[in-house]
Amino acid sequence: MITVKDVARHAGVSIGTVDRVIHGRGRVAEETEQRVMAAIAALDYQPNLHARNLSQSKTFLFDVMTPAPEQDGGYWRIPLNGVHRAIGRLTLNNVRIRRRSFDRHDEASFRAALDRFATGAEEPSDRVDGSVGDASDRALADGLLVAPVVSRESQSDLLAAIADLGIPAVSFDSRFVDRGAGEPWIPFVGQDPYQGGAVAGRLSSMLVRSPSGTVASVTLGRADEHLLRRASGFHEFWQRFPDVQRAEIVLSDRSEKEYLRGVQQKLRPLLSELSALFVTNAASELVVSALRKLEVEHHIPLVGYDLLSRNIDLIRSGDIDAIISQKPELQGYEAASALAHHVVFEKQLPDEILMPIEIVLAENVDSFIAAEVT
Amino acid sequence: MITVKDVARHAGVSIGTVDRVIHGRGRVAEETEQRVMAAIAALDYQPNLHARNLSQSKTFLFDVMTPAPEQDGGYWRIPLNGVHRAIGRLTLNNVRIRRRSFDRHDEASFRAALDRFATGAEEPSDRVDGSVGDASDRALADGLLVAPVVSRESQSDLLAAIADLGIPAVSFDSRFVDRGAGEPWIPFVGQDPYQGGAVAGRLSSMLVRSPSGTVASVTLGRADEHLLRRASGFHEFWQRFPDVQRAEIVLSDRSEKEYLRGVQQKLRPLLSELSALFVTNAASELVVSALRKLEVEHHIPLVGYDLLSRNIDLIRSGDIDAIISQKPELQGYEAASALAHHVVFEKQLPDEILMPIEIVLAENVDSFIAAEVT
DNA sequence: TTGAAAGCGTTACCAG
DNA sequence: CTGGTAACGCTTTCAA
Repeated sequence: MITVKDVARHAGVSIGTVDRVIHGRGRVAEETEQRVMAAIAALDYQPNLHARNLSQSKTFLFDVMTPAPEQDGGYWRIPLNGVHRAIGRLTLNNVRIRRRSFDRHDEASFRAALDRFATGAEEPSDRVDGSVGDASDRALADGLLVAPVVSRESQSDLLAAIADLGIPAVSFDSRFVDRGAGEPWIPFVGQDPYQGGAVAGRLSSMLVRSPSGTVASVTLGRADEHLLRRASGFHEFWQRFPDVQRAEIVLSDRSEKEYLRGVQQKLRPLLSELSALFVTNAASELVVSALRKLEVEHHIPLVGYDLLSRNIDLIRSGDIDAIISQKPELQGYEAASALAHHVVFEKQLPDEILMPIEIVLAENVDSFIAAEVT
Repeated sequence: MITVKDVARHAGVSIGTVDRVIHGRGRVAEETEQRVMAAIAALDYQPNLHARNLSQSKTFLFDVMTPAPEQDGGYWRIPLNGVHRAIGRLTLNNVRIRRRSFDRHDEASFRAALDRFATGAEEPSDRVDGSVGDASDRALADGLLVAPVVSRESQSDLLAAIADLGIPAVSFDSRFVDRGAGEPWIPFVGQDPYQGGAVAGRLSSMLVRSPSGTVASVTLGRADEHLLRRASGFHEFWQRFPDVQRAEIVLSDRSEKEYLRGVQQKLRPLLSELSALFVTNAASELVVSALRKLEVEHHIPLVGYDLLSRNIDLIRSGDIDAIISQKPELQGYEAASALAHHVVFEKQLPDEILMPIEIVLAENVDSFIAAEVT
């Protein structure tokens, strides 16, 4: 292994000078710099990043900003697991994770979380035991992982804060809405929603005996860009079948019971014709319940999204035929891995990391659950 | 961050003593040991593994033993990429990878590779430039990654060598054949082949209009345990349909041309009845060619295995309907990651790491290719 | 049985 | 502008 010492000897200078050349800090004579650079190239010197880290003895703090882990059926716990697994794998015990939760259905709660991020305040929920909290609890983060599932305006404010504080960030789950230049560039880790919808279309077409009747997409809950893109991927797929009617059902801002009633209402007139359903988010269960209430006697092919435990049950029981997973655990893992490499090792951030679009059937569902636990 | 120094101070001893307690080497007074252990527990001390590594300034050598990268359509390059990606991610610049290739169709070549592994000899192919090779080229490996796709007897010899030399090993792609106690336990990274076959069954059933006629599995090339298990998963799936006939086609040890002719011969009598095909390995292309030669006018649903470039083309063109991927890149990544954690950081090896059974259709094939490059 | 000191590869600081 | 030295957290060696 080649070290700074080797480089220094080879260039006939001290290691201090080599360090200065490597980091471009401090003044170095033109001619000396050339010699050092030549030595680095000749020996193919690769710095030992762990030694570098050690000598700086800095500890890093990453904020992870998502809806509360309980929301969306416990969905947000999953990427967080991935984050911890990534840091554990890298054996970075100088990185601390600080979770910053907000209520997905309440923009004010997001603004509050944003404010805590921007001021370095500690999270209220983390202090349940009434203890006092040391200095590190009131510190700006060295990096941010965020699922920006909020309004366009809130996104703007977050971007402004990120740019203002100069904190490196990675987004996951859904993208920041596209906007003009001037905004900071934030890498994205996640899935192409349109393509996910297309896969749902294809799967439903495989599940249908003969292409006819009506196919419908169902979106229950906040209909963000992401979910609407999934729906359009689905509908565009089916456009190629001229004999097939398409219906798009979207319901927002209701209680569980109201959703259930609403879906029944929307589905009833379609029932005689309905040949396939695509639920664009994790709400398949509500649709299955609605179909039961409507006493549909034949099975209607159903493709859902997200591998949550209640969906796993439904696919095992045969109520759902296929699920598309966006690999939330891997999203957290990759996002944290990228951010850590950037912040701790000064590597470049990638532009985006796309998750594969995973298809889950009753026959391979176990293989995914095993993998998720790793 | 808690360090040995903190522990030493808390226990009122020197850091040397703390180290002795941690590693159980050297004699320490009973009472002192208690105090140190108490301090470790009280402070929740976590050793800095990178500092440990640095102080030991040891460099590790991993042998990666697979069929030659060119074999099986370039398949073996893929896990090797994963291996390098894992080491890169962990930023372990004190780990060197040494590839040891053998010819999959020639047991003697495997024995030669095994011999090089056991003696620490360098690989002949690595010395094409005629240079001499330094001491490190003749060194026993500190760890082994191996795809044991060889006969039961060769596997036994490898296991004996591993046990004899006491070198930690991880297998991937396919398992060592089960055997009695006494053999060393080698973790496995890969996929459950039986379940993969079941998924192929399910997919083909979705692609068939009405379950009738004959479904066939096709295995071309060395029919190891692994491939036969895939075939049985497929056939067991179809058993539940009493009206469907099942056929199993297996051809080994021929040239490409002979395979092509052989498949035609086997398929011709089935053609009128044939409703679906499952190719258990990457050889789908040969089957597609055979179907073309046989001038089948209607499309026969075809499920294949392994996401190699020629299969990617076939799924894009619609000649193959679905591919099951065993995630070879991830296998290499996970196997190397596990081995590195064990050898470098002295973590326990997991019993097995199972890959998810991935389903690839024309609509999501791009999402997998993007992921593979990461 | 214990402590002190050197060294791993790097950075930071201070003198010259 | 440059070199020397201490320090990071840990292991190893040598004295005591």
